[in-house]
Amino acid sequence: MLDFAILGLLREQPRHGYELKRALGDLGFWQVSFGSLYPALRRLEKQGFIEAAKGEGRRKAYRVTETGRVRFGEMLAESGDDSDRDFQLRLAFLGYVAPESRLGVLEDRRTALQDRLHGARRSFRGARSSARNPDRYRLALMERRVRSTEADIAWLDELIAGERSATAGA
Amino acid sequence: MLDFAILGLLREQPRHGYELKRALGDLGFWQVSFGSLYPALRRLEKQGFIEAAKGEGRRKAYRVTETGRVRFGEMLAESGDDSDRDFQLRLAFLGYVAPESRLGVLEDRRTALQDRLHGARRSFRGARSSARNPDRYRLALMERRVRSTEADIAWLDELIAGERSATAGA
DNA sequence: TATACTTATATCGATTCGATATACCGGAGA
DNA sequence: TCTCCGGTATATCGAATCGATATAAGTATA
Repeated sequence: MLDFAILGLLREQPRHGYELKRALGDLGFWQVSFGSLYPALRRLEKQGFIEAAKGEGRRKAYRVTETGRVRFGEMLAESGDDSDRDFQLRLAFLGYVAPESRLGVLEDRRTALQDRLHGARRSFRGARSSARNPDRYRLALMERRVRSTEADIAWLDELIAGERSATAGA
Repeated sequence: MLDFAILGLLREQPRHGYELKRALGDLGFWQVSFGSLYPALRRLEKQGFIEAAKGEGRRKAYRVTETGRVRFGEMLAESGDDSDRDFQLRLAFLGYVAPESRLGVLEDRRTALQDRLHGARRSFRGARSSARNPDRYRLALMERRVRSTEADIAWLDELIAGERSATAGA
């Protein structure tokens, strides 16, 4: 997934390592470490997906190659992300997905969140009405999970609505 | 942190590996893998913090030793968790923290979230009013971050209020 | 009886993390 | 001017964690 993120960010403009870390961190959901980033850059370079152009001073600016662009497209098309981070990453690059496929990505995510919500509610209700009285802090954690999933679905629904009207308007 | 979680869960009752995975997963914020869990169990056993009692069939039930209990207490007292998972884990075991110290843990978390909120709002406002119009999906991600942080603070405030009244009532 | 799912422990390679090392650069203040 | 400090920048190390896979026993079901 880091490879995917790097390819996506470099697609927009050439960047060096430090800048990539900043750009990825700015997306808000992943503070990647240098211990992940630099090995990933060398990995991608060895595979021929990115190439280093000499930058100013110590900097090594990287850019995507044509095969890298293709690889990014493949990764974008591969579905099946259940983790939150994977979805957010995919969303950050949803602009590169064909417009007619975008709604499907969002709806798949909605289904996954709906499932999560059911599970979270079941746990919460189960714990709340349990014979052995559960720890108040664990109960709070379960409630948080329910609420944040609900909020996430609401947020996603706005995004879906926006997507539909954008598609209709086009 | 996995070590901490294991010690905390085993403190309540002896459990075998598979059961620990389930119990940890049931907390809702960490689906730990066997590739992390089993090495961790052996690590903890080698250090003398847990010991295996023979369970039924293939099962190897583990329980905390006395040194393990002490170790757990130390880890509980060590502060300085910025990651979400670390906080949730600590909260799951807050019942083991001395009542007079609990409020401090919650308030530290509140400060961290408040900082995060300011950062998230700055990014969001900055991107929204930027000259180069930002991708609508990235904007949505930023808005999500603002909202979910706000919701988290609201949830935490309820927990803090509950904590205060509990302390006052005692 | 065959099939398939759940329980249960375990290991492998690859990825990722957190800490640390190194060094250059620019600004603030003595 | 000198010195210290924080930000920039690349890099590496060991340890933790993940995801996939192997194995095998029990249990339900058709």
